[in-house]
Amino acid sequence: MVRSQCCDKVGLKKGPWTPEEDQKLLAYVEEHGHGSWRALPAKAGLQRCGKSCRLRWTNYLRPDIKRGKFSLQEEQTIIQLHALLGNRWSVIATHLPKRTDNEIKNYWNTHLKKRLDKMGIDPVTHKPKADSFGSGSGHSKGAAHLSHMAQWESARLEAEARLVRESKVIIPNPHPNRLGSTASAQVSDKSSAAPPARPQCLDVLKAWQGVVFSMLSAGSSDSLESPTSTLNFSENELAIPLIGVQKNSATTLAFATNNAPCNGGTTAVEFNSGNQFECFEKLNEAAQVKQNLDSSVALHDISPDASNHNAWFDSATNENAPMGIVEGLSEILVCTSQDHNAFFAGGNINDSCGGNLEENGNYWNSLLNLVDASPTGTSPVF
DNA sequence: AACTGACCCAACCGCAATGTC
DNA sequence: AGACATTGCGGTTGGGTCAGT
Repeated sequence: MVRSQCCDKVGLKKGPWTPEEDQKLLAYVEEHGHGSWRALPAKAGLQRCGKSCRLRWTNYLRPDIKRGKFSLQEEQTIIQLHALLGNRWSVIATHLPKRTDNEIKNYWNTHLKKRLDKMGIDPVTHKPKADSFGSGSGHSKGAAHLSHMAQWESARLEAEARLVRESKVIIPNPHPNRLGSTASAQVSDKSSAAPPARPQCLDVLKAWQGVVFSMLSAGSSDSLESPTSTLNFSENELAIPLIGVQKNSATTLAFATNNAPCNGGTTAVEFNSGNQFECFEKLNEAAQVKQNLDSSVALHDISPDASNHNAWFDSATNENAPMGIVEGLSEILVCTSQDHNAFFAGGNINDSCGGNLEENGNYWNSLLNLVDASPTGTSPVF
């Protein structure tokens, strides 16, 4: 394929945008929408390539962009999502309203990455640099469970991000005029429009931390809540839960049996107890999360058979659901690997299961507390 | 005041994915 | 089905700014 030469044409300007150029682009997009970015520069009277215009609009001129310092909450969100998603900035950006992927990426590279690095945490793996966790002969079952959880959350967050990007999500909007800007409303491009209401996916992060806290408080596996979003799989009331879910979970992701606003031939994924749905045209997309889970679990657990495309999976939280990830997590937390892991710096390091419970329980909290304690980069640990 | 190096971030580059004909 | 166009995305760069000497 021959690469587009749009930005290589002689006479096209590169480099920083002038206020005049910004004004031209802004005025044009507000009046006409951008339509084809390739054709836009000529129509708008700009000596720029379409790609440059798109970038400028997306990262700077869009009316729904928030600029300035990142809040503590935003920092936490970035760190947590990065731990789950890696460098998938566009996905992360969908969970940070009004922030662009470029801005988040820059902030990560210039601030957060260095901060974690100084703390002795590998900003790529979010593990301590000298970590032996999950490596060598000591690879524990608990580590595998944790890895599965991360993969599951990663897949789920990506699905939600896609949902946001594609504006497929059906969200009861309590603030129909929230966007306010007619300019943004006129923009036809999905990537340019103001994002819909913030997905509630971050509940999973809260839940993750919350359950850790509650577990530490309760000290009993009987009182476990889901550490992650819940996922129930039941078909025609014949529930074969893939992942056990305890009551009071904060976020649910389920394959619903009914009342989901999807057409036949699609598979609905319900988020947050029915507040949001995404319709997967491809079953394998809906099943993607499954594929990130333990291979020992059969795929048919979540796949409606061909004769029953609308066989939704029950979204109801099941108090009696068997243990799955919850079990895995509790196992990790209650009796995890024997590896001493300095990463869980907030915990009391000892060889007992209880000690490791506390260590693991402080996974996020330790990390975030350290970061929180040093918004200007001066952490107690360095 | 001048120089230097670190830092920051807007913008660019190029690959991949997706759309269109 | 395949070629081409367009868009999305993540990595990288380069120039402006600031702090330290």
